[in-house]
Amino acid sequence: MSSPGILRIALPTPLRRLFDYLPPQAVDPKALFPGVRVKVPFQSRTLVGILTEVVSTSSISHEKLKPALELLDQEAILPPDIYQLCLWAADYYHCSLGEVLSSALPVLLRKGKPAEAKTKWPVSGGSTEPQLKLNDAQHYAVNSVCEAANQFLPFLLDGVTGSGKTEVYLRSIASMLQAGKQVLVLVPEISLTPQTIERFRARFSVPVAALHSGMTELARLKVWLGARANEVKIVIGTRSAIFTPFAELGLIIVDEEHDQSFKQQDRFRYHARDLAVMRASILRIPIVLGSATPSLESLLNVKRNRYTLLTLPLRAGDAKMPEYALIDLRSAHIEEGMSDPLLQAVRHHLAENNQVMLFLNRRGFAPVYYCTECTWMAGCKRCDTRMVYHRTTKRLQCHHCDAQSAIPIQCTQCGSTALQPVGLGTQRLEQLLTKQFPDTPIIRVDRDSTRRKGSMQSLLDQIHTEPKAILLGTQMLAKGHHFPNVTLVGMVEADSGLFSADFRAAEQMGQLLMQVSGRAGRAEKPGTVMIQTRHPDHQSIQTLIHQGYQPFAQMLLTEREQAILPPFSYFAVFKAEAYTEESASGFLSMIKTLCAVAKETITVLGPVSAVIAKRKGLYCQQLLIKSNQRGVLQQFLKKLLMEIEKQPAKQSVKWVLDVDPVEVG
DNA sequence: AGCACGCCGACT
DNA sequence: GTCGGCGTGCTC
Repeated sequence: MSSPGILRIALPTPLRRLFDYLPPQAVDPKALFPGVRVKVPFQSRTLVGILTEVVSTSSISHEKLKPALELLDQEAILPPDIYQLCLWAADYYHCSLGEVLSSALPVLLRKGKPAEAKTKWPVSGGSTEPQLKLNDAQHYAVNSVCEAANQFLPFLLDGVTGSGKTEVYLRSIASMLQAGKQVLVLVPEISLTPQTIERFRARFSVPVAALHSGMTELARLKVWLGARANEVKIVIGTRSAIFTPFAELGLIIVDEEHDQSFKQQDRFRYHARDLAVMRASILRIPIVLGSATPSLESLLNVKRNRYTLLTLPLRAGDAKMPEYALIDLRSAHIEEGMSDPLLQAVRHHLAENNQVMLFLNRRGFAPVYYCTECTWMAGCKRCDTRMVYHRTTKRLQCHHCDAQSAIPIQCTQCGSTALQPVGLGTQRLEQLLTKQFPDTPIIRVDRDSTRRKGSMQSLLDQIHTEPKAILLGTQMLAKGHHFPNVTLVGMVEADSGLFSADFRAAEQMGQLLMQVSGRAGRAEKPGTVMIQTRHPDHQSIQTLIHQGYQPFAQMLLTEREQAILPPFSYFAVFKAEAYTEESASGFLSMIKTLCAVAKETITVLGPVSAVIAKRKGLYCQQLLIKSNQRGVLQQFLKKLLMEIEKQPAKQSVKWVLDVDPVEVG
């Protein structure tokens, strides 16, 4: 059954295997080499795949082989470093190579459009910003990065807000540009603002392009091609920008490296920060991971001498560290979630013509709608969640599916009309503040108030024009924005991170708290941070506010080490959903049984209900697979998946494997 | 994941 | 009588 030139093709399907095809008619066999896109018939549709190999024999009988329809490229669509990165990622995340390669391409190329587009790249400013003098720490950091040119060297740049982290990025980039190199900057989804791009454009007289989900597909394709052609010199993008091809990539920067939005949460569940390190290693170039609140993963890599730590202390004379105050919610008088001391402080800071910022990580009016007679609560019909009371839309909403309903006036259980919204969301806080401060502009920033296109920008404009105002919002407000007039930051509710099922909750709480604190008191105005808590003596909060993030993080690292939790061990989670709890957990139990052969090196926990036990009518269960060695886990999962796929398919169960999950109950 | 095939309820 | 619901089977 030997025949010359069978095409082994990676297709965008979750099936973890390659598919063999005969060459398309009337195509020179010499034009068929690995890396080109090929259009093929796949059951009843046509797909665009990538040729991985030309082989002489196939395990599929010759009659079953279909000829490919069309050759789409004259050269490999992906440069070798990205192809290699994709091979690694498909292996590490146990995702089909076709799906990985496909997600590395702009959507238009996935659809088979030709890889060409004429673009003129305008150069805007260039060296307009005054060149500030660097302090010693910044100097050292810039020099270290520049000296690492053309070698794989990962740096963790640890610097609080106002320590001049961005200036270190800019100088390092300048040096790379000088050497004829290109630079990739990854930022979290939420912080890629027009201001960020403008800052780079103003500084460099080279084409700078953004890459994010808000752009049209054609615009994204143009940037992708521009970078590949070495026309675009700097790309600033979110997660998926890690797959941008470059002709001369010299440096990767991952800003806010601790941010969870770098982890993709569906299909191909990669972590862009981790892929960035791998890409830098493949290309033998330096990489800078920057954060004021580094992830424990990165801090451990520093401890193990895998990353070089560059610390930027606060610059003397610049913004000072804020003053912290804890408000004990158990003893304070509270109205609608706001304690008297916090309200007084708000009043005081407004009187001084400053802005105040209040954080509450819960949108809507109230998280619970409750019957005071029989304790019934409005729940979502399809999810195991409470319906959230929304005052602006006068409806109940489920935040986990698209369900909405009118607000019932009568309890569905006992018929009573004594129904009440209970608990605090941003809308309720806004209502209280409007009552308390009728003459002060109150600007609410959350997903509901920024849903319309451009509404975020108009809210930000308003914040920058009103000298005194109350800014109120969810963590959307904490990330990526600079509000120089804010002198008081209030964390309305800090406790959710202290006692959570997720082992990363404390780390995230600390990162958010520090991020939020960084918003207070910039330049000449000193800042105050007030934290409302029912646990003012909790060690996490105490360490955080008295000693800062570093000791806090070291404390958490010690805890993780003792409990053998990541980053001291490695996790993967099987997530299953089905119409009954039994079929979801049954499927996972089957996997658990298969795991028994490796009980020396692999620990299995579960199956248990996911944090949201039921979503969109499906019961969600998960099974945690844990090992002390990354390689052991990876090899084991590979064998395990082969076993699972041998089992008769259970169509009623949808399942995924998440390697290095960011949310674990 | 899609998408077709296949066998049972409410409609012009 | 059909239109279409989604259960299950397959993709070179």
